[in-house]
Amino acid sequence: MQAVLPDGRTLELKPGATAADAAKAIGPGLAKAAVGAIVNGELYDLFKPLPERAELRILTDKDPEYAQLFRHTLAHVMAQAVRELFAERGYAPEQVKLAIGPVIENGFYYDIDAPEPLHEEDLPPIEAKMRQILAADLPLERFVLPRSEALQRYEGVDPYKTELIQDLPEDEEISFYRQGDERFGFTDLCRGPHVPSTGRIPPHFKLTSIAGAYWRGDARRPMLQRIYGIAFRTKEELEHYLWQQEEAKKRDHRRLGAELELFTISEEVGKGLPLWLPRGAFIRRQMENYMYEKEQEHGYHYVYTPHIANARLYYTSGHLPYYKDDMYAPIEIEGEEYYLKPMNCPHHHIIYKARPRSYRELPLRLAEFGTVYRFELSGTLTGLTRARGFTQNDAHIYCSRAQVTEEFIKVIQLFDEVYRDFGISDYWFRLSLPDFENNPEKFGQENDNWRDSIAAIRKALELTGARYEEGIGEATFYGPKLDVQIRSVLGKEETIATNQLDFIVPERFGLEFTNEKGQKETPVVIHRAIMGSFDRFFAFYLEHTAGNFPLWLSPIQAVLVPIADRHLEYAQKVAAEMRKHRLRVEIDSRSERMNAKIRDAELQKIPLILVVGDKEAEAGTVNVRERQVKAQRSLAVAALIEEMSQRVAARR
RNA sequence: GCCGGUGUAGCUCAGCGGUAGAGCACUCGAUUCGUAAUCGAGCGGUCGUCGGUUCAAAUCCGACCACCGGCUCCA
Repeated sequence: MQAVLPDGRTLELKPGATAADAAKAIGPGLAKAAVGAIVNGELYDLFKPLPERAELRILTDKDPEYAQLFRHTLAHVMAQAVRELFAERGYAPEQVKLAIGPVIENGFYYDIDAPEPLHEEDLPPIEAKMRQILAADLPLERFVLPRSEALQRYEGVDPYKTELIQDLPEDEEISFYRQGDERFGFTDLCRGPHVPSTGRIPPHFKLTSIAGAYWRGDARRPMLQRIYGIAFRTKEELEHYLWQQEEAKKRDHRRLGAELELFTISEEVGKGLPLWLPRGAFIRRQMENYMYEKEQEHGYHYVYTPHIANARLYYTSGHLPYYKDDMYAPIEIEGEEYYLKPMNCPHHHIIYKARPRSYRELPLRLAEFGTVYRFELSGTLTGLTRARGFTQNDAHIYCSRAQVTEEFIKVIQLFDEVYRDFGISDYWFRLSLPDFENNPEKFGQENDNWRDSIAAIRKALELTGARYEEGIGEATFYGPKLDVQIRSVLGKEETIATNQLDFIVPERFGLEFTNEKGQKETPVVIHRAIMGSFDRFFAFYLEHTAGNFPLWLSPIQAVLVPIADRHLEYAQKVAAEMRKHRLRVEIDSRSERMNAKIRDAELQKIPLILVVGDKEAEAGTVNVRERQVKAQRSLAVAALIEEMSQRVAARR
C-alpha cells in the first residue's frame, strides 16, 4: 500500500502499516520523534492501521495537535490512578466503573462511578499517582476485539462500557488501548488516538476540579463523578493558562458588580432577584435609552404590559404544558389563577388583537423592556447572567410570510449596528433547528411551516453574510431559533440573545390580518431581543470592558482632585460649569493626599481624573489624566467640556 | 434539582475545643501635600441558621440555608 507525504512523495508500505511504520520508512530520527500523524486531515496515533493511499503528515511533540494525543492518554492515566487509589482502600479495579474520558479544550476529564464518593482532597494523591505512571513510561498498545468478546469483557461488570459498545454501529471496529501490564497498567475501550507511551506525556498538567455529571447527559440517569484536568505542552502554557484564569476571575461581573457598586443580590429579597444600585442603574438606563432611540428609528412601537397574567393566557399560548415547572407558582385570586409572566409575547399578541389588522400595517413591531420571572433551578443561578427576574429587550414583529426574510435581515442588521456601538465584534449566530427524530413530542412532524421558516432564516443569514453555525434539537416548540453567541472573558461560549420565528402561537391566539385580496390571513411572528436581557447583556459588557465603561455610559465621568483644601473652591466652580453641560463630575474633597485620591479614582475606574492646584486655579485649566494612562495634559475648562461632550455624542 | 466545595466585621482573610483578631473600608482628630495608599484614635461580629456532643463549641457531629465549580435545564 501507499501513503502520500506533504511534499508529494509517495511512500511504499506493507499492508496494515501504521504511522509508526511510515515514520520508520522516512528515517530513524523521525521514527523516534513521531508521536502521531494527521491522516487525510484526521488525527491518528502510531497504532491505528492507515487507510490505502492516505495523505500523511507525521507529528512530533512540536506540533500543536500533539496536545490532543496526550490529553487523551492522560484521561486513561487518571483512570488508572483512580483505580489504584481505590485499590489502596480495598476495592477491586472493576468496582471503579468508567464511563467516558474525552479530550476537551485545554485538557480532559473522565466520568467515573466510584464505590465511594470522590472528594477534592483526593485530587493531590491521584495527581501524584499519575506522575508515577508518567515516570514509569508505560508503553501503549492498541487491539481490536469482535463485538461479542468486547461485550463479554464488560457485561455484568461495567454497565457504561457495555452500553457504549451496544450503541456502536454494527460495522464499527471495536478498539481497546492498553498501557502497562496486569500488575501496573490499565486497559480501556477507546477509539483513540493516544501517545506511544506514558513517558511521552509532558508533566505540565493539573487536576482542577471534581463535579457531578449525568450519564449521557440525561438527568434521569445516574450521576457520575467527573474529574477535570488541564494539560499543556509546556510549563509556560500551563502557567499562562492559570494566569489567564486568575485575570478572568478579576473581571467576573459578580465581583466587579460589588466593587464598583453596580448591583447586589440579597437573600432577603430572594435568590436570583438582582437589585440595581444607583451606578449600575444609571448605566442600564443609558443602555435602555440607547435601545429605545435605536428601535424608534427602526420602526418599533413601544408598549407596556403588566407583570402578571391570567393562567388562561398561557393555556392559549401553549406554553403552560412545556414550562409550568419553570414558572413561579400561580397566585389564586377571585377563584382565578394568575402567573407572574415568564415572557412577554402573549401580552403582545393580545395587543395585536385589540383591533382588526390590515396588511397595510404589517410588519407591525411591538417593543417593550419587559420584566419577566422564571423559576430557574437554584443550581443554575449566577449573578446577572442567570437570574429569576430580568428585563428583556423584547419585541415581536408581526408580518406576512412573504415578509419574513426581509424582516429577519433587518433584525440581523440591527444586531450589527448595536453590537458595533458597544464595541462587540466577536459574536456570531447559531441557527437552532428541530430534532424531529429524537423529540417528536416537542417539535411534532416536519411540515412546510418548519421547512419554510428555516429556509427564510437561512436566506436572511446568507444575504447579510452573517457569521453563523447550525445546531440540531435546540429549536422551540413553535419554531426555529436564532441565538446570538459570544465568547466570555473565560473563553466560554455563551448565548447573549435569542430570536425565534413563530408560526404556531399566532394561530393559537387566532391572530389575523386582512390581506390585499380581502381575505383573512394569520401573521407570522418574529420574537427578537437585541440585547437579550439587559441584565445578561450588562453582565457580559461589564466583563468585556472589565468595568472600564466608556465616557457616555460611566455614571461618574470625572473626578476632580483638589491638591489642597484651598483649591476646593476652584474645583467647585469647575464642577458647576461641567454640570451645566450635563457632565457627571464629583469632587474628592477628602482630607487625603492627591496620590490616594488618584488611586481610588483609578480603582473605581473613573474615565477622567482632573487634578486642580495653584497652577490650574490661576490659569483656569484642569490637569487631565485618562483612566489607566499615566500621561497628563492641561486643558482649559471650556476645551475639556467641549471634548467630553463630543466623546459622549460619539458614544466613546 | 443533582454531584463536589465554601460560609468568621461592609471587603480580603487569620484563629480550628478554653469564651474573637489583622489589614482595608467607615467615623473622628491631626496633616494641606503635584499624579496609584499621610499619621493617630474610634466604631464594628449572637463566627450562615437551627439542633446535638461536651464542664466548655467559631472550632467536633447532624439538618437546613446561601454562595462557588460542574451536570441537567433555559420559552
